[in-house]
Amino acid sequence: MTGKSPPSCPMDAILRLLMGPWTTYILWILNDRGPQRFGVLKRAVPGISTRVLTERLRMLQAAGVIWREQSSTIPPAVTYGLTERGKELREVLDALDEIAQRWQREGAFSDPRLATA
Amino acid sequence: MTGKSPPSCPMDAILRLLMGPWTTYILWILNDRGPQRFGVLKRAVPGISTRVLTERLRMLQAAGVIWREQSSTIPPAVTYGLTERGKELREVLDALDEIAQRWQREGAFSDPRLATA
DNA sequence: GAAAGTAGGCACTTAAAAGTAACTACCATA
DNA sequence: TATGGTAGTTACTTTTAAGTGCCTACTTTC
Repeated sequence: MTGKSPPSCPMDAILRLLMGPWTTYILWILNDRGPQRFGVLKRAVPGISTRVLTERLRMLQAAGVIWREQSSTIPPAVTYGLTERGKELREVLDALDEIAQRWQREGAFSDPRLATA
Repeated sequence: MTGKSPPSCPMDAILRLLMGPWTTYILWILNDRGPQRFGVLKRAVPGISTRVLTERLRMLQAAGVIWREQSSTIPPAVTYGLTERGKELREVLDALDEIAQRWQREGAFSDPRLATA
């Protein structure tokens, strides 16, 4: 389990979905730049591996947060984009980002105990 | 790093803070039941170890999201509660919870690919 | 005829996070 | 005199997730 709280609570499920590294950032990009192809997405998220990117996209797709469209041309082209559900999350993420920026200005994250290990 | 996105972005910092297992659940309880002592909190979060609970509380305190009050009696009594910053998060978490509950009803989390490993 | 480009899958390794258990201090009560 | 209760800390082990590199298929371009 990654987003522990008492299992089988919906909050737990949504946190498990969103909490992995990169996940919200991927959503952020899809929201910001519109639907993107796999390769473009990978280049937009510097440092992520194909393995993790694929895994994240699969989970988001399984939850209906993004769609996946595959053209069977060769070489293949796969495009991902936000569904209605994905757009709902946007508001929450926006609100969180706003708080984060304010807290940053207030120095909330400068305590050494919060260091990146 | 736990909440990856490009480092040094405030969103990354706030995600690193909130994303660990149990973290949002701890905030939830403090919000719901008011300030609580360490032991009570531990019993309210079934399954968490003292080690992790302490670690989470320290991080939240370092970010100014909760306060810590220690009476130097014996045995000691330490109480934790939400600060103003903590209460700000509440709105975001409420919004997220609302979405989570609706998605649950819609079956968003029932895909086998989202299984708890 | 060789190489490149796309969207991954698969196996192996590594590193970070969490679990577990034992130990501290000090007093009050039985 | 032994026991329990509080809020941790520390060391050791295990689990889980992520990193890395290699492999595929098929066509188009050089």
